[in-house]
Amino acid sequence: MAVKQQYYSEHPKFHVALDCIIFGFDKGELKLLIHKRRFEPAKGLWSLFGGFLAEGESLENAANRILRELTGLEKIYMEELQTYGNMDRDPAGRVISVAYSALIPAHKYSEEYSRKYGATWVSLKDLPGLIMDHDSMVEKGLRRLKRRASSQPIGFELLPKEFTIPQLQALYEAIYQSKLDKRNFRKKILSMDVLVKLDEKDKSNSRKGAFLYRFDKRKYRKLVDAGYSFTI
Amino acid sequence: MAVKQQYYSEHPKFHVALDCIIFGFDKGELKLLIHKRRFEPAKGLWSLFGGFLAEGESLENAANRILRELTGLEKIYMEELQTYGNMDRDPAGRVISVAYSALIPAHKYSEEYSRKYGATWVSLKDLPGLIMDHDSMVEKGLRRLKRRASSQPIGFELLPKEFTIPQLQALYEAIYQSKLDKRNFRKKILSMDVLVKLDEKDKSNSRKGAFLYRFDKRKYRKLVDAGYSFTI
DNA sequence: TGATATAAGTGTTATTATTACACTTAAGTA
DNA sequence: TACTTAAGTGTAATAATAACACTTATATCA
Repeated sequence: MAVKQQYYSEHPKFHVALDCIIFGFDKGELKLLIHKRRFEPAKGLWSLFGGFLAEGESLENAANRILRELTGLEKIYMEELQTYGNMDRDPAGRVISVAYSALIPAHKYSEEYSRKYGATWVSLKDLPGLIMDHDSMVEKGLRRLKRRASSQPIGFELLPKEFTIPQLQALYEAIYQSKLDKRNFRKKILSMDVLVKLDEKDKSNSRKGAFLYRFDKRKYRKLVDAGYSFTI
Repeated sequence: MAVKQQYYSEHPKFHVALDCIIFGFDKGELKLLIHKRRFEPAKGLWSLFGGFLAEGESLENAANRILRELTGLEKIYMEELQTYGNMDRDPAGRVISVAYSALIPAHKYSEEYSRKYGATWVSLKDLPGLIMDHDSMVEKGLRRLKRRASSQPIGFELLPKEFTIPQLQALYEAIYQSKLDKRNFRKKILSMDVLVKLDEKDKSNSRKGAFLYRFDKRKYRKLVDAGYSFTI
């Protein structure tokens, strides 16, 4: 700290905040986890999960702490999206905010937690307006998600360990926001050879039932290491 | 400011810095513009162009100001890459640094400026070690550049207004770091129908000379707006 | 218990995109 | 005028994508 004073003390300092964009997938829909802001300004309005960077913590740690404090979610892999630093983005003063985002299986976030923390899944189709520049954060996060989904097998980690092909297809359709041909989808996804078919069926969606599959991480790793790039 | 005090004053503030990663393309090679750092700590060591965010300026503006002050470059479109906030990234104290990057035509940066500002183009192949985490910033910037190049016609804006197809191909080869078939390259690039052939030839690279082309921005915009996505 | 409704599952063909590959041409220099 | 060098050109084989409709399994209801 003494050294810091020596070199940099003439420069101004700023509040640094973190905002967490949590996308989830549930019942064939892409959703966003939001809550009503707990502090002024804009208290009570819909907001992403945000808070301030503290002394002695890295940006990643801060984002994870804030998410945990506000939602109870732990061990979520979030990725930095963008840093927002416009002068007027926060009416209460200059705040530089680093936005992080993650896509999680919505089934991981229980009703119980939702009640306890007041965090709510809202379908992207009927998203309310969010405070400050949170809308544009979400928009940017969604753009990246779509781009990602079309080149990485992003979906596998978002479903329960065992899932059906129609479920996986619904996930991709939700991300792309368009319909896919089920024969072509099945062909493509199976040709990657990273799914293991099980003997059981899931009958929650049809009388006939759909066979359950499991994602083979070892094979997946091998493919990726060999430079294979996925495209749906 | 009064309002700011009211709500946020209990939170700590941080130094916020900007670092500029400037890639350039010249003589068939990808290069990086760097200089020897002018202030402590690490004064005199190779570094990206960095400086501190000032009161009353946005991140973008600050990045542009810093680039201008240290290199003389103006009106460069830089894009935010990532924000670095590890505790120990700067030995002189806690600094949150937002990295911006750009790819520019190296011919835009004259010898004269280079002498005046002490900024030097260095081929990526023989890059010296850079201070702090600047190496990983460059690495990340390069990864993004490669990804970009394969899906957007990024190259057009990096060459002089008039350029030849072999020059354009050399640029893509430099970014991908691999050879491309000239017949296939030409076919693909011309099939996009965004280049206008001129009557003159450029004879700087061969006796025969290669026809000059110009990038048709109007057609390009139309294509992009119609949802076309480029792939080389 | 047989009819019905519903989602799962299955192949083939046409079209398009990608890759591989070798000779000719233009023009300056010796 | 022969030589050298990079620019320029076409085709065929292969692979990837897109379009398309019927059958199957099984729970539910008459």
